[in-house]
Amino acid sequence: MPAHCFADVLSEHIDLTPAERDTLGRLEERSRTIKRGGILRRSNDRSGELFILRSGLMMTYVLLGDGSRQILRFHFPGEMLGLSGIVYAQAPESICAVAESVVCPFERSALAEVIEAHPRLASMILAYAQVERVSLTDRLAALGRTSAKARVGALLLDWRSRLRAGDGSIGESFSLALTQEEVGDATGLTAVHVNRMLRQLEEEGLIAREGQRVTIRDERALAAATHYVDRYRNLDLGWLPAGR
Amino acid sequence: MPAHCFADVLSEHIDLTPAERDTLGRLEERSRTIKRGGILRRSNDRSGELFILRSGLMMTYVLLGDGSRQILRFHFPGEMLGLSGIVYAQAPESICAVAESVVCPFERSALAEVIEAHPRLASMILAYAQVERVSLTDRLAALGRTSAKARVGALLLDWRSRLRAGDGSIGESFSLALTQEEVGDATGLTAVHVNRMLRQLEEEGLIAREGQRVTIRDERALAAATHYVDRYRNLDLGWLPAGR
DNA sequence: CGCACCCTTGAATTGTATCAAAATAAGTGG
DNA sequence: CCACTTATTTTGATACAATTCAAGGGTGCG
Repeated sequence: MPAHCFADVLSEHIDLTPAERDTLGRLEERSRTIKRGGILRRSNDRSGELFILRSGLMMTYVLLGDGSRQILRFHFPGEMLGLSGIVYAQAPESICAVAESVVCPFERSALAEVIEAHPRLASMILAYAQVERVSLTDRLAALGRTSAKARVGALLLDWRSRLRAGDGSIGESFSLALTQEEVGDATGLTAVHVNRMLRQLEEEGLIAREGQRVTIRDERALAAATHYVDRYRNLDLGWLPAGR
Repeated sequence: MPAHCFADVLSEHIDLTPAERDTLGRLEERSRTIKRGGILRRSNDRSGELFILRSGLMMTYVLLGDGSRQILRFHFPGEMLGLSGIVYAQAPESICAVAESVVCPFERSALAEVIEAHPRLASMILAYAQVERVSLTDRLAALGRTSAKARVGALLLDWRSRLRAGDGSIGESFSLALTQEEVGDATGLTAVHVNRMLRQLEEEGLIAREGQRVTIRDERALAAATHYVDRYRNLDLGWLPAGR
């Protein structure tokens, strides 16, 4: 019994037709569980498959020659993974599970069929890719032009926004299920420095911490200090073609 | 008389049908010239339009609160600009001309029509967006995890690859039509430090310079030092649906 | 209980930014 | 075409942010 995770995410923005919903459901017919730390795909693996993340938490990253790692993106349930691989025979990025996860693998050809049969879904997929792109460029700007403290703060705000997108009841407090090393690899810092920045944010009263739990104590100030913009809200999809 | 810049770029990878070519040509019916330094679109402007860059050189960037600038991408002729704006009412990024340029503006609705009428073109546009995405993540990794020298070196290699894509006759030597400040804003460095890095690369015999002209003198060593990967080659588009 | 893994803290080092100024090149108007 | 102004490149001295190295203390887990 396939779920409709991806369809559910898209439904938050447009009303899907039954045919569209059905087509998307077919991408989730198979499923696969990956344990915490498990690798779904290594860079340079054959990249024929794509995935829908049904549950858990995953991340995409690259390893550089000297062994250092740059985390490119964290993935939350309902996202499509591995889209960047569609243009290369070998995957440009690695994907692994940050927490135990379930993914639904499907072939590139299935994506082509969706695009062919449903122009509106094709447009939505393109649109979602743009949201991710803008989110990436925000991080690019953060790495290039903002301080360590701002980058860590922005990551916290981003996590809260994205957790909230999946669960509207999440308020100022949430669980940051990442090690400080992972935060460092995402923000371009060392784990040691991440620790100091978290402490500083705490001392300044912008956040509070207890174990994994983080509380945003002064959202206004934190947003100002980090230049954070929530890119998952206020989408403008009025131009989409009609659904079939 | 509309040109077919965008169609020409896509033609390097697949054989377009006459109908596809014609449809793409309609995106280039109007045109507009922008002088060096001219701004095509400011961030937070209404972002209803997209563009095909017919000639010249443009760049996309963001300005941060403190006035610093992060250049997100340089754009060469044949590229589609402003795609990231399709999901937001207000543009997330600014676009300006690095050299005098000609662009062809078109509406989002025209993009929707292309997607609706030609699934293969929709797939190609999505695929191209992925190439750009991977190129962005390469830079994200460079900013997060590589040295100043490596970032500057990678920018040089990237420029050469992209110039060569437009003009196969370009060899080891090319004109880098950027100020050192622009290089700095693209690589997350100060202009002063870019200068020192260029000088160092020169002293080490990896490159030579005279005025704007740069020559790659030891490509092997430069590629190794920068982890550069050319993402514009070896695309795998065998999965595309049939053309209409 | 013992072994990993993670967090925390300190001291020393290094890469890059900042500030300042001279030298060179590129525009611009007369 | 020259004189003037304005950008850009180059160089040096200094300051600082973040890394590196090192070690102690938690915490969960087999």
